Amino acid sequence: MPELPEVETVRAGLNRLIVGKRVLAVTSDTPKSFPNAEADVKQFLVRAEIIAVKRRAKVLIIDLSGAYSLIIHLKMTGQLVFQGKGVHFGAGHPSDSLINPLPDKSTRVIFDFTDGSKLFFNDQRKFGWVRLLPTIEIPNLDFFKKVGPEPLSDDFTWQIIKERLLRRKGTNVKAALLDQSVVAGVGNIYADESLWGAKIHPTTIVAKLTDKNFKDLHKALRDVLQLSIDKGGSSNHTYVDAEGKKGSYMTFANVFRREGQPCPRCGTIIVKTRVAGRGTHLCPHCQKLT
DNA sequence: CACTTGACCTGTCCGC
DNA sequence: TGCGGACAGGTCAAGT
Repeated sequence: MPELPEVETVRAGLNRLIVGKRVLAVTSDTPKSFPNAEADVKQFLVRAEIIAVKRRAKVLIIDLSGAYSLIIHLKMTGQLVFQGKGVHFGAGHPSDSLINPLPDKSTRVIFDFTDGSKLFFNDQRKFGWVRLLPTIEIPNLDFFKKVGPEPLSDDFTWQIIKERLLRRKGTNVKAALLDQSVVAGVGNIYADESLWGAKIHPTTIVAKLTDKNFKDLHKALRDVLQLSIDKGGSSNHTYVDAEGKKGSYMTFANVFRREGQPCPRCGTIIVKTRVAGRGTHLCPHCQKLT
């Protein structure tokens, strides 16, 4: 599921909903989704206060009092759903809200707060995880040492996306975009959407891209990520935000999961292929292989 | 070394 | 209706 816009939407929601709360108890399916030893959870997580909720790439970082942090990766089907006062289950928009009561069979971790509210980590496919570690150790994790720049940061220029992509100059541009060490946070949806926006065929070898391609891709990627954040992310079936609500970006998608439909730009029928081992959507007229 | 493929899991959908 | 296989928004380890 979650790529940069979805994780950012969850982050913003949690930052609003759980900062200042104190952890009362934690139950989990340890070690699968939460591999820390029970003793460490008891010592460094129980009784800790939530200080801030941050994001780097597709990873959530929840800083706790006591110089520890929770690191959470939602992978394909992870959810973080808060329930407590001020957030009414299914309220307002029944069709946009989580229908099943929590916990359900996908619930892997439950955080109980001292005010009676709860945070559920659900993950159907069990690829995601929660880890507790000293805040100071986060930058030393292999993932954070090698992860690329944030594409929405002010200093992310077209020259930077060019330089980063050229680290994978022998491969196709879609595989390079999906590589988290090249650029942070891009996944299958926004790779396809941004390549369509920049009129670049996904199998184009990076070394063959022109400066115009890099400029167009830089703009298309930032535009599509920002639009999706504004729409609360993309929801297929498993993604929901911290209040259990779905995002609406898929309504605005131009090619992703729109095979058989006309390209919004030229009317040519969108096709689905396989690139870099992933389902890939493109307009065969707008995105010519050069 | 650079790049590609398989594995991790569960659930759903599609063809026979 | 049942069954097998492909596929699903991500990332590693292992393979070529």
